[in-house]
Parts: sequence; structure tokens; C-alpha cells
Amino acid sequence: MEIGKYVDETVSTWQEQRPDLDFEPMGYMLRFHAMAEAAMTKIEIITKSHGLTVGEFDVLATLRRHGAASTLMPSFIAEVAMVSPSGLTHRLTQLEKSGHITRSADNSDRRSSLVSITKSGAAVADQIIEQIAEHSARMYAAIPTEDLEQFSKVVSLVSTQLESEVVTS
Amino acid sequence: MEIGKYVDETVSTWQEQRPDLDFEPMGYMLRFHAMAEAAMTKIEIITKSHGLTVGEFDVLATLRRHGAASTLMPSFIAEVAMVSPSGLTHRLTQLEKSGHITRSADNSDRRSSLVSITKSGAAVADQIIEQIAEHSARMYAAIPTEDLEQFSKVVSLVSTQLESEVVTS
DNA sequence: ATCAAACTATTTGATGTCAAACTATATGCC
DNA sequence: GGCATATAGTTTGACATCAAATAGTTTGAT
Repeated sequence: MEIGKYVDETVSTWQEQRPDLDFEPMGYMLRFHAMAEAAMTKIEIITKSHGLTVGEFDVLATLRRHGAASTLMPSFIAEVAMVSPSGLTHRLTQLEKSGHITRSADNSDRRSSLVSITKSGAAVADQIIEQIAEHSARMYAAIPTEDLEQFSKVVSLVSTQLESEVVTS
Repeated sequence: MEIGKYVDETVSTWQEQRPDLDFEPMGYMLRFHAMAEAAMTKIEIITKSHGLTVGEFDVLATLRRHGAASTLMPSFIAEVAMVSPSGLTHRLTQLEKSGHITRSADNSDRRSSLVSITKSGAAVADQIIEQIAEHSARMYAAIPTEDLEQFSKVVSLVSTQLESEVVTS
């Protein structure tokens, strides 16, 4: 355990072996990534306790969030949930088995279909999002608002830089 | 594309559907996670261009970092690289195939074995770490030092909170 | 000294994901 | 109107990972 120690060890041993490089920025990145991973682990624990993977919850959440009807096309869900078509098919199949969604024919375009959330699906999505919101609040409760805003600013700057980088690769 | 927009949409649609909850902290979490993912995607591109997965590089880096001999026990590597024993076996098999490591018998404990990095393994590890260090430096170059220190402080605080949370789950 | 318990690495089986091939349907150009 | 092309979703095959079962080795208690 103890994320910080792992990163410190990585950075300091690398620095010993390659004193010609500066590993401090990499240390920032590693620490930040470890933090995000830890947060995701907590989310996984929450969804798992409701019998879902995070990906399945993401699909359910997309349906739940989009209003009363909660009926969407698979292609729309795939785009919003940022999952491949084949990945979405698998998630939908699992959710259908658990009774959290239903698939029906789309008469206006017979290549497509309509995915609807069921009562049980909406209920479990609500329970999970409550837990996630609560957990997130607890995570950041100890951080002063101004620190958090500052932090966000840095994240936003780095994000911009990252996006321009990855695109050009 | 555009990470920020995706998060904004998620938070605002949830807020509409569940005005009783506060989704701002979750928004922070989503944004941080998206940024960490983007950083990892860049690392993946780098390692892939050298024919390695990130996990395989992690093993190679562990060996490379640990001094001239660069000979370690699998169990030690698994602990440092935070991978399951079975996962490590697979990574070692792949790296052996590519000629980046060799496995030999450990005469002092015949349950175990000795993993050594080869010349080509050390060379590719060096090339990759150079690219990662350079990339990381570029990411954070635009951020003033004092902002970065603040950033680190917040990461450290949230990490501590997260660790205490996950353990008690 | 023996034998149970712990340890080390591998194998096996399962999972969640993606890319590419595939099927069925719709669109648009001539 | 007919046919090439594009689109929607599914299937197939591959992959990295983990948990659990396994085989061989060491340790420790009696």
C-alpha cells in the first residue's frame, strides 16, 4: 500500500541510474495517476456491491440521466460512454440478463434498436450514483475550496496540453 | 474528444435528474481521472512504439532501475510492479520471447528463479524512460512552480483520504 | 526426522475490452 | 430505380489481467 512511497522509490531509483534526466515531472504524473486509480478502485467496489462492472453502470447511468423516457440508441450510448461497439454489445447483453435494460426493435430504422432502462435498472443506478456522490464529497471535504480551484486550474492546463499532444501522435 | 465537455455534460444531466445531490465533487473526480487516463494513453503510445505493453515496460524498468546486476526474483518484481503472480508470469514469458530478459535457476531456492535484463532490454528501457521523462516535462512545463507545489499538496491530501477509505471498505 | 504449513511460480479458467470481419439495412448518386 | 457506399449492431478472435487451483520446494514445530 501507500502510494506515495511507491512513487518516491520509483523516482529516486531512476534518478540514481539516470542522473542525466529529470524525473520530478514524471513523479507528479505517477502520483496523480495513482490517485485517480485509487478513486476508480473505490467506484469499482461500489458498483460491484450492486452486481455491476463500472462499464455496465456507465451504460445504465447514461440511460438514467437522459430523462423520463430513458430510451436510447446503442450508437448514442456507445459514443457517450466512450466504449467500442463490440464492448457496448457485451455490456447490453449483461444488463439485459440482469433485467436492468430491455432491447426492442426500432421501426424507423431496422438496423438499430431501442434500449430502455427498467425499474430495477433505474433503482440501482440511483443507489450507485448516490454512493458515488457521497464518496466524492468525502474525498474533497478536507480540501479548502481555493486550493481545489487552484488544483482544477492546473488540471485544466495540463489536460489541454495532453490533448494537443495525443492528437498529434 | 475534449475531455472537459464530456464531464460537463455528465455532471449537468445528472444534476437535472437528481437536484437533491451535489455533483461538483464527482465532477472533480471525473476530470482528474480523465486527465490521468490521457497521460497513460500517451505512455501506451510510447511503449507500443517499442513493441511493449506498459506492464511489460514496468517489469523491464524495475529490473533496469535496480542497479548494475539487474537480476531480481519474480516475487520481488511482482510486488514492486503491483501485478498478480499470474500476470507477472505472462509478462516475463513475453519479455523472454522478445529477448529482453532471461530466466535462470536460483540455486539457493529452487522454488524461485532469477530474472535478468538483457542488453536489448536495458537499451529499450532507457529509450522509453527518456521519452516518458521528456513527455512529462513538457506536460508540466507551462505550470508555475508554486502552482505545482500546491497541486502536489492536494494530490497528497486526497490520496491519504482515499487510502484510508479503501482500506476500510 | 517427519510432516504439516507456508511459500514460489505456473497453469487454468474467466472477464472485460478492442479491432476486424460480418450481416442487415439505409442512403445517395447516376 | 438500381447499385455502390455508408451505417448499426453483432460476432469472432485476440489480448492483458486476475483469482483459484496446482506442483514443487522450503520452513518450522514437535
